[in-house]
Amino acid sequence: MPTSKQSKHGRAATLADVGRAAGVSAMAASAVLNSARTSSRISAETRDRIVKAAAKLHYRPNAAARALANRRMKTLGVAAVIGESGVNHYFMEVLNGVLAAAARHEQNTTVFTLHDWTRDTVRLHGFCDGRIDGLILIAPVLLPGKGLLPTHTPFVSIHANSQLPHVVNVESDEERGAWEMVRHLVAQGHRRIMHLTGPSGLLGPERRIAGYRRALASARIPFDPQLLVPAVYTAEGGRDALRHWLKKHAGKLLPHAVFCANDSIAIGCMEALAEVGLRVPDDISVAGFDDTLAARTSVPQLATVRQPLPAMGAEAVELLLARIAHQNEPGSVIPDSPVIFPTELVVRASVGPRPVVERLVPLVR
Amino acid sequence: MPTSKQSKHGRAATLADVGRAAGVSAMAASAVLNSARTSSRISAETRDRIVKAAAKLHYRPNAAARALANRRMKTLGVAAVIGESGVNHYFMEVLNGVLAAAARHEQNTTVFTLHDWTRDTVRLHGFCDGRIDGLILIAPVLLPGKGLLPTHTPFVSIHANSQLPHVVNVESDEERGAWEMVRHLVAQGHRRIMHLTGPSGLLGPERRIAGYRRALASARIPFDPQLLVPAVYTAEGGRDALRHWLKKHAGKLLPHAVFCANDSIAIGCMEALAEVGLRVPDDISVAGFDDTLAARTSVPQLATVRQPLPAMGAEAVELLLARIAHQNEPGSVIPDSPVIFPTELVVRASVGPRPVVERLVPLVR
DNA sequence: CTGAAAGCGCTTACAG
DNA sequence: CTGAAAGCGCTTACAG
Repeated sequence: MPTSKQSKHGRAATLADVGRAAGVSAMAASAVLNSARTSSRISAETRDRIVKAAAKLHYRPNAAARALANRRMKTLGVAAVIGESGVNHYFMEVLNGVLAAAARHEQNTTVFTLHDWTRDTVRLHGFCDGRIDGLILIAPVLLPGKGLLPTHTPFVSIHANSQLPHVVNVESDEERGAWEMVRHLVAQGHRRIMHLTGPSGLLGPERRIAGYRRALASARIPFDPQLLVPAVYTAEGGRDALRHWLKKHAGKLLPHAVFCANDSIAIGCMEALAEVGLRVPDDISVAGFDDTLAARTSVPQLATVRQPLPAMGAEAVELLLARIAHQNEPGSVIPDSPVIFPTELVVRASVGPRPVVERLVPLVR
Repeated sequence: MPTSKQSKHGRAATLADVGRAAGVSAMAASAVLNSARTSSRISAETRDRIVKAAAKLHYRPNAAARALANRRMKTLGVAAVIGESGVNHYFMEVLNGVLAAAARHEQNTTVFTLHDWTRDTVRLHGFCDGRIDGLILIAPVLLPGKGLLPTHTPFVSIHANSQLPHVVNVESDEERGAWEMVRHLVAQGHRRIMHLTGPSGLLGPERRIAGYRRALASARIPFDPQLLVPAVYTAEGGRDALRHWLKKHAGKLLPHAVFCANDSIAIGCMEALAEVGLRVPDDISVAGFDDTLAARTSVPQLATVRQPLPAMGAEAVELLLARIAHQNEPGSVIPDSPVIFPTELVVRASVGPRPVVERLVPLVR
């Protein structure tokens, strides 16, 4: 009887099946099983029959059918670029917060991965096809332009690298965070402070540079363009940028400290320093930005500027759900000014006092 | 005219709208826009009209409606436990592979997070409601029992901690990986080798213990139960377990090396050693398992046993898609024997030669 | 308190 | 080569 077995197990039970088994309509079954508010309409005895029938048939509501009828998927999308070369700590911390908050609201989360924001912008439209109710953009790099983002779908961004119309952005006070860290470095006696920045032209890196320069200025340390070095936002990026700089400046005075635009860059920076025998923080201090897991597990542990990444992810979920709900109540207005989280200076062992004797950049081939 | 604007922008265009605009039926529009094989039925001229109309109306197929008609969501689910306390490196590496492979097959990925496998087992059923076509279980801890997993939905597991009926498991040769690492430690002269194991009773930890014991046996090193210490699979777990052990064995002989059941435990172990002033690898060698980012970014870098986690995630996607396709061809058989990846010994600085002089466990309060 | 009808937007046979 | 019909499984008004 493989065929009969097939027909028995081949299809999940529907509301109609449950209704039939309980001797009521599919609609009554729907009211009892899937709808919270109308369930009081059904008599207790009927309810009971329906619930028992559903249990016996292992009834599961079909999400697609429900979404089609409701125009609501109970699913949030997250779009982000994740590099091929392994894990992106920043993304994972944010995602953690998103997943937890979505779960609290009984929302599912679908992750869309992009290779490149500018190249894959069209793919964003493909995501907004009814399978998600709204979309969270993580650190988007989108050039302003009309028709960029689909209408019909609410958006929230985290760390947007440009102003996005009709999109609320969740960000942190990066300028102040950078300022506090550089002020801390100055307080440790450092004066020749390098800044390994992120890719130029993006909002985030610019804000960190602004904080860096403000702190230098208030300490009356002249800004030296030689000490502002751009790097890709990864450990490899930090390592390569610093290696290159050290090679180019061999024999010159070593900076007292390096303030890196994120933790990954700082990790790579420490690798490059270790390669040429420089000790952190004895010979040179290093600081990061983000306070990801990498900062806590590196040796020495990395002084950094904490952004509450999981909390920011969670906030994005809250904002997105508010906007989704708002779609159904036209006329009301919903604010779209950015939500700004405070940063926090995290002092750890990778920053020490300025060395008594000036170091030189080692000569290595 | 806010109302008219509302009705104009308030709803996305449907196939019927496109058909109307192009002067054809919705079905013709469907054939041209959404169906690959029947599109040749339409004349080139009609095609063109339809495509243009769709572009003008910004037509996007509705995923829910399509899923309902097709019984296919083009979405894969991933279920995993992710602790509240930040990021789980193991999960993130696997997820990376899953996301990339799913994207290659134009599948979306929905992440379901559980707090606890045994407590949240019922929630798995809730996920299998037509919104995903199949589900990947990451490191599931499920007690055998009938009715555990929903029928109607194909499953693939990665690192399943128990035998799951009708579920293909993707695993690595953990016993051999552990054996190779301990053999390497022995080759470095170590004889008193501690093993910080994962939670007892699970398949993965048991296999690593088996490899550990086999390597000891072949080196004629007697097994010492005192050196087999269970730990939770996190950095905190490793730190706490080792702290406790060191306190209990103060003044006794220090082990020459610690083989940890995963990288996170090893990181925690190194923290606990650093706290009492023991240097890695000068005083004691430490090795991990997995080769996650933590192993590459720790200082000293962590010797470990690489499991190709992203590749394993990708393989799970391939297996799952095969099983989903297979659902529609009853009668054919699909194998469900596990897929076993090789492990690879990764030698790094955290393992050094056995110290010349025996160390004692420091006395600290 | 309960049911019959219509519809969400798509696709898959079936007719022409 | 093209269209009218029926159906996927659910929900939301509308009748009784």
